[in-house]
Amino acid sequence: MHSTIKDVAAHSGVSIATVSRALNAPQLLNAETLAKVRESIQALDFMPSARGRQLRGVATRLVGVVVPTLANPVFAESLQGIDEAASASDYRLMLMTTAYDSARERRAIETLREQRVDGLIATVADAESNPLLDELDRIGLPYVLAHNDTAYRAAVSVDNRRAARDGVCALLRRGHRRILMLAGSFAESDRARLRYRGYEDAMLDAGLMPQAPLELDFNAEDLPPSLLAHLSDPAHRPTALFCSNDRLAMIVIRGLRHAGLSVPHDISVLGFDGIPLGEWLSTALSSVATPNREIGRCAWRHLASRLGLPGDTSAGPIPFKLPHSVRTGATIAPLIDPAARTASLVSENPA
Amino acid sequence: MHSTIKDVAAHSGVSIATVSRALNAPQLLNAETLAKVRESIQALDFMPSARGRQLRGVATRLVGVVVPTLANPVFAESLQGIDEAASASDYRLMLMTTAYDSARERRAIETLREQRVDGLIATVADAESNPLLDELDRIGLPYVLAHNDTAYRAAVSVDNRRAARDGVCALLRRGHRRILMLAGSFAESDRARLRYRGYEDAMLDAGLMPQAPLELDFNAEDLPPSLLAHLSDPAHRPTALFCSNDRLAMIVIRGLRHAGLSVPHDISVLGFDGIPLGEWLSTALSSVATPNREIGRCAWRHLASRLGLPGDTSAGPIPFKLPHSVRTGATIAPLIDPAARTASLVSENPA
DNA sequence: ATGAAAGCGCTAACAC
DNA sequence: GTGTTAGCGCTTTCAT
Repeated sequence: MHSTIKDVAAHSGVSIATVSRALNAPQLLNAETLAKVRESIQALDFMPSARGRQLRGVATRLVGVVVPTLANPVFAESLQGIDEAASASDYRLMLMTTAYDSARERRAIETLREQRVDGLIATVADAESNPLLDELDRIGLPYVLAHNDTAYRAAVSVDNRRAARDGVCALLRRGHRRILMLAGSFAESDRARLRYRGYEDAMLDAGLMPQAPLELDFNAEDLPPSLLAHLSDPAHRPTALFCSNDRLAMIVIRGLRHAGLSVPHDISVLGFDGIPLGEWLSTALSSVATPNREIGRCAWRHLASRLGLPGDTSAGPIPFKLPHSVRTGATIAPLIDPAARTASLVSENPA
Repeated sequence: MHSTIKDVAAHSGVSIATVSRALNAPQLLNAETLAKVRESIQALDFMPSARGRQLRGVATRLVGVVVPTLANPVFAESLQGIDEAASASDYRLMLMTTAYDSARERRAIETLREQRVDGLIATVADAESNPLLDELDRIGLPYVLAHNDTAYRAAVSVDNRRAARDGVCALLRRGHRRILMLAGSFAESDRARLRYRGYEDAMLDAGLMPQAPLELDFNAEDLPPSLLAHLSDPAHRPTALFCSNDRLAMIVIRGLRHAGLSVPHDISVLGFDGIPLGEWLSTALSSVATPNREIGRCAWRHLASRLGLPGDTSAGPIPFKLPHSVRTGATIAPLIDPAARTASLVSENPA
C-alpha cells in the first residue's frame, strides 16, 4: 500500500539512513544525493510514517480530547479553542465523545492510552471521585479537565458557583424576589449542582428563601406540569426564572410563550453558558456567559506546560478559573409591580 | 514511562508471545497462565500500544476528519454524526481544522497521511479542481467529502442548487417578487455559488429577473451601505431577503431591526442551513434546513464501504444527496401589499 | 500450551 | 557524506 523508507532507498540507490537524513537533516547531505532522494520520494508518493517514527521516540505529539457531545455549542467552541492552540504547537487532536456516559468515558480513555497520547483534555461527568482520573494520576499521564469545576484536580472553568450567584444578583438588583431555578439533570453535571449553590448564596444573601430547583426534561415539547403549576397564579408565581443552561432557557422561553406568558414582560428568564447565538435572538437571551473557547485554549496551555512545552511569552501563571460575565439581553426586565417585591414565592416564607 | 509487553512477560515469567496471546487470543492459554499474566498486566498498568500493533498490521482504524471550523454549528453537528457512526465501528477520529485556508488543508492532509489514517472525511474550500484530492486518488487513500457539492468526487451533501431553488420558491409562493440574495464570501465556498444558481433558477422560472447577489461581511456590526441603499425606498425595496446561510440571516435580521424594519412585517428573511437553535428563536428563523448530522453519518457510511467494512443491514445504496427541507418559521410572511406584487425590484425590469 | 525469532518503518549511534 | 545496524512494542509463524 504505502511506500516505505526502504522503497525510497532502493529507488534512489542509497541507504535508508540517507533517506532518513534527507527528511530530518537535509543539510548533512550532498546536494546531488538530496535531490536524487527527493525525486524518489516524489515518484513513490512517499510519506514517512508517524507510526514508525513514534515507535522509537517518546512523544507522539498526539493529545486526546474527551467531551460529552459536540451537539452542545459549549463543547464545540471549547474544542475549537483547544484545536487552535494545539495546532499552533504542532500537536494533533484525537477526539472521543462520551454522551455523558461513564462506560464510554472509560472506553475513551483506554483508547487514548493505547494510542499513546502525550496527554489529554477531558470533560467528565464526575470530576471529583473518578477512578479513571485517579489511574491517570497513578500512571503519570498528564491531563487537564475543561469545564469541570473542582479544586481537587487540574480543571479549567469559570467559578460556577460565583457565576450563578452573580447572575441571580443581577435579577435581584432588578427588583426580583420570587426567583426559581430550573435545571437539567443534576446527575449529569457537577456544574449544575454548583450553579444551584450559587443561586442559594445569592438568595440567602438577600434574605430570601432559596427554592428547591426544578429538574426539567430537555426533550419535552412543552413545559412540565410541575412548572406550569408554579406559574398558574399571577400573584404568587416567580417573576424570574434562572435556568442552568442556555438550551434549557430557550426551551423554557418557548414554553412560556405557549402558556401565554410574555418574556420579559410577565416573567424574566436568565440562562447560563452564553452560547454565541443567544446574542442574536430577536429578544437576546440574557445569560451568564462563560468563555468557552478560552477555556479550551487555557486547558491546552496547562497541558502544554505539563508536557514541558516552552510556555507562552505572557507572564504569570496560567489561570484555572476564567472570568464569566453576566450578559444582559432582552429576556430580563426590571420588576415594576411593587406588590411583587414584597410577596414571597412560598407562603411558608413571607419576606 | 509506559510498561511494555516485555515488562509484563518478565513480571509473570512467561514469554512476550504468551502475553500477546493473553491479549488477543486468551482461549489459547492455560487458565493459570492467563490469570498470572492478567495479574501482571494489572500490577504494571500495562496498556498495549496501538503503535506497535499497527506497525505490523495494515489498518490503523484511524480516520482523519478535516473541517473548516467547529465554530460553525453545521460542521460541529456533522462531526458529531461522523463520530457517532465511526465509534460504532470502533474507529477513532483524528481532527484537523483549516479555517477555509488551503495551505492548512494541505498540512492537514499531509499530517493525516503521516498518521496513516485508513481514510478521511473532509470539507474543503474547492472540491472540483483540487490537487490534494487528486493526489489522494492517485495513492488510493479512500476519502469522502462532506458538505461539498460536486459530481466529480464522492461527496455527501444536499443538492444545494435545488435546495436554494425550493427556498426561494417558498418565498415566491407567498407572493414575493422582489427577492434579493445575500451571501458571505463566494470565494470561500462552492456551496454558496450553487445556492445562488438555485436562486436564479427559481427567479427565472417565475419569469423574474434574478438580481446580482450582495456579498456581506460577516463580522460587521451593522448592515453595509450597499444593502441599506437597497432598503431605503419602501416602494422599491426587496420584500424578501434570501441569505446563503443562517449566521448571515441572523446578522441581517438584527441589522434590519436597527434600521427600523420589522421582520417579517416589513421584510421577510430566509436563511440556509437549519442550525438547530434557529428553531428556538422567539421569531423562529425560516431556513432551508440541511441534515448536517446525517451528512456526517452518511459520509462515514460511504467511507466505511470504501474501507471494506460490512455494510449496514439497510438495503440499497448509500445516498450522496440527502433531502433538505424548507423550515418555515416566523421570519417569512405572505406578502399582503398588492402593489408590491407588481412593482419590480429594478426599474430596468418591470414585471 | 508455550517459547524463539523475524519483521513491521523508522531513528540514531557508530563505522567507514 | 554515507552505510550498517540495533532496537522501539507488538504480532505471527514456526518449533518444541
